[in-house]
Amino acid sequence: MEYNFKEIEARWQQRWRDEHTYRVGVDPKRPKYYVLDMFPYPSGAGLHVGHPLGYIASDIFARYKRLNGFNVLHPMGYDAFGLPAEQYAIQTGQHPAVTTAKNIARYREQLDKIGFSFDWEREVRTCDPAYYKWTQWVFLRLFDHYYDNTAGRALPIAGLVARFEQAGNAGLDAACTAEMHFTADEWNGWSDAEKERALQNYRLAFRADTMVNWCPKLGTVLANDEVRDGLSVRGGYPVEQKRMKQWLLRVTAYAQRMLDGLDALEWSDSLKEIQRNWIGRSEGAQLFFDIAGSTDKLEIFTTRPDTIFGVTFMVVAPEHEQLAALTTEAQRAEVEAYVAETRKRSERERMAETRRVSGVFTGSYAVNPFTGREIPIYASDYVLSGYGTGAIMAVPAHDSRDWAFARRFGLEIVPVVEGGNVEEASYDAKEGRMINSGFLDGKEVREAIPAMLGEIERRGLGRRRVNYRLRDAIFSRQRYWGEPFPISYRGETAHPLPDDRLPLELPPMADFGPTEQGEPPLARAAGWCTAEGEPYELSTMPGFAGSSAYYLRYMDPHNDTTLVGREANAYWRQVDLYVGGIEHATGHLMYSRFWNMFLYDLGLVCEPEPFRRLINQGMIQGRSNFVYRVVGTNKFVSYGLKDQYETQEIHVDVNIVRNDLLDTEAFRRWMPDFRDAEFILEEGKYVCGWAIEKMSKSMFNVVNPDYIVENYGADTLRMYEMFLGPLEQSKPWDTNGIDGVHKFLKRLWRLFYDRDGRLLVTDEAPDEKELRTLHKTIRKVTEDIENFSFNTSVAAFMICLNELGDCSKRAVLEPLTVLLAPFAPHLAEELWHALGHTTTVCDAHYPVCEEKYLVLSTFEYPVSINGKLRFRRSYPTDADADAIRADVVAQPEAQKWLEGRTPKKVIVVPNKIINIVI
RNA sequence: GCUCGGAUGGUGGAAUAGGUAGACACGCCGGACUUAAAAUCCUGUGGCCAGCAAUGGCCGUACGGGUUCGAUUCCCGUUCCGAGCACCA
Repeated sequence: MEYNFKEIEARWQQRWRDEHTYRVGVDPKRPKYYVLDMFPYPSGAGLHVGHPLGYIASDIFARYKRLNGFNVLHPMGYDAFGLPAEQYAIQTGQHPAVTTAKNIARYREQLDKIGFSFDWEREVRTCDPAYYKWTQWVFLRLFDHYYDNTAGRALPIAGLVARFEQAGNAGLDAACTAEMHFTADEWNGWSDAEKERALQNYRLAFRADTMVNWCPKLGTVLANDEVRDGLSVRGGYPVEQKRMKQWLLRVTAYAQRMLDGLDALEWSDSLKEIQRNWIGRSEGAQLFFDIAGSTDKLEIFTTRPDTIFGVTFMVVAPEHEQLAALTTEAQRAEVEAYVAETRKRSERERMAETRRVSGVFTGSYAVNPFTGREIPIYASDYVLSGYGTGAIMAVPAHDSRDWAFARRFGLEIVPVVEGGNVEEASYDAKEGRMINSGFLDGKEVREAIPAMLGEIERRGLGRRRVNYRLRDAIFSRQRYWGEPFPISYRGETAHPLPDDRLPLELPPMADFGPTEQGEPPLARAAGWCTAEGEPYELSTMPGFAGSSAYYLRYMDPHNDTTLVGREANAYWRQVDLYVGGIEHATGHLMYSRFWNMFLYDLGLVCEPEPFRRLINQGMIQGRSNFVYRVVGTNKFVSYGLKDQYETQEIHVDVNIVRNDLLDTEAFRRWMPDFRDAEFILEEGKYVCGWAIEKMSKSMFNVVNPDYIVENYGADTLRMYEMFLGPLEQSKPWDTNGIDGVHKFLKRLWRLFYDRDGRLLVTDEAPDEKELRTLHKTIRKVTEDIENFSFNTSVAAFMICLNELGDCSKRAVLEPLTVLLAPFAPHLAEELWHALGHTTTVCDAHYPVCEEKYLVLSTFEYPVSINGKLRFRRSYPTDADADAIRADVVAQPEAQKWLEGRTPKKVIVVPNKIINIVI
């Protein structure tokens, strides 16, 4: 009887479903372990062979943990709201709810075939009102809180209102959009609308008029992580800067905590580094420069206060608030022309022309507080309005951008740090001795910085300050397919919906494009207002809203009184292992940490960080195959002979190629054009060329997991995906090697059954060699699972079978079956029952590696003498090193070689090598 | 430009508290079974040289140096590839 994977896999998948094998619940008697995959976005294309890579790895780990006695939470769901679904819907004319449901069904069908141990009863969908009720609920909490820097946590807005009524905002240190100063009297005299405007300055979810990334083609604004190189990540459309009133989340309030929190996480260093860069903390000084002939001051931020003596001009961003005031009448026309020109240029153009130096003199002068000299103030687009204060002090001698600007406009360059030659280039390094710098002269840069900071504060010119590159997250999208905001308006003033009105459901609409006036789609929805007639917010929430707290909802998915119940949260706490792509480093993984920290501040969750350990699986690329058509004919020449002809390279469907050999009949059937194709073969075969490319339909290199499951089975797919290479490395899919793991499973099967289906398993006692092999394998596989080195654990299984030969002894096969269960669950389940068990292999006990079988009675030491002579002898492993040394030297072969000389040293490395040196 | 990874046979990849480089698998060569094919099994497989052969010698982990009895592993420099950040003051 052959290994019939089709029948076995279908049967066990059915049993697991019927018996709820993977259902989990809170069980205080057992330790918990939470294994989570980044839930998929169900796109119309379905899964290709790359998608399940991470799911397989996490499933192996989840099953491994379960075998070791853990109560494992391993859920799955769908990130179903968002732009692509809506774009797809617009293209195909179908409602996104319809296409999304269809795509989910298809995903589920594909996932089910691979044999995952998900508890599907905990499935969540972000577009389900019962789910997004809690997304809206968290938004309302954000709206209702501010971040108090003194307390170091989020606090209720109500407390802030009470404080304002008593004392205004004096002495308040809170995260805010802009500095404000008002007294209790002022506050108490304000109208509700005015009060609300002030509160918006502090709320963690707030509305503000800011520069945003506007994508005209998508008709919506985008967050910074959704834009790359001036183009939208989704679709690749141009993005421009535009001032608009938008909802934002005050992520920046948590910048320092998000930075500090990274240290304790078991994430890869590269991922932590990406987040650190994204947060972009820099320490420096906030400084005020006097403006000549004015009482106004110009505020700047610098990380190089040591170089102030070298400041020879100032630069403000074209969007800077004070620019108009700084501009003199004589310069006004020129400045306005420059600002207008800058505004026309897109972000992308500005980036493409980084080398182009442009700017304009404002006509005003600032005063260098240390040299007392008047220095010109320029406007230039190399200064960004969004970072720091949008104005800089320019030190051309020690900053390459300032240097280029000074050269272009003929400004003075004064070196203040020794090193380099300012005639040729700026000297940017933060080391060297200070010169031309008054009281700093002779100090090293690292001493000069704190000395100058002290002096600045003493003289009241400014103070120490930390700046972050991180921006507040723009939270509204002018789109239909997202969570509606639980917000209505009285005039301009936003009002939160009471909790008992949640969820505010997305109205069903037939036409969900933007209106002709450019308003969001919800403007078309009839009756999109409260019972009192207050209009609802027209924007919807972005894709990351629904994914920011989904891991909490899985803990308690059916709770309709709270996001996550206290008991469930106290038990499951946080995700112990999170597996997903690194592309979410600055998006989802930042937002989730922010939401979780906020919910932690409110006492709603018990862990400050959502994901304790995180593994980034690599991307699976495509491996394309090519055929070579002789130009102008319908003849195709094999790869080895193509240079003899003038050929045209054509992508061919990888599914009709095996081991780079083309199935010529299938090729003729593949496309009508090739029906009469002729082939020029080498040795009777048609060899295809190949290349590594992105997996995509247009390259005909998409391999569907269903196809692999159909032909080799899910267990082979699972093991082969792991065998392909290190999990975290990107690598191309290549079906060529799959026979190797398939053969392994078939060989294992044949240890259990003979040709006629008779069980071969005996109760004979295993010999020492077999036990050694078994225990070596247990140890290796276990170590490798713990280290996420699944490719070598699959290899360990193969080595095990090679060493066992045709051993069909129960005492060996039974533990091996359990060991294999995480990798090949269907086959393991089948074999487990063949051995007479009636309960699922998932509840078996993980085999224990008994070290006594690993300690060999003798051990072979390779011996080298000065790297020349080599021979082998056996020694007891526990013999002490001196005895081994003496023994080695006493050997006739060594003696002959030594010729009476005394060895300088004899090196013994336990279990490894002996080396005699003369 | 800055930061971080990486480079090992025909291919994917093993092996780093420095210790027999190339595990395991694919592919390929040869063989068994078969009318044949598939499937399965056995054998060989880094390169060069010598030998009928068992076997032996030399070279070999991108390149050039260094430390060491010994380096794929550690250090310095170079080249190439990948990723992240980028007028961030």
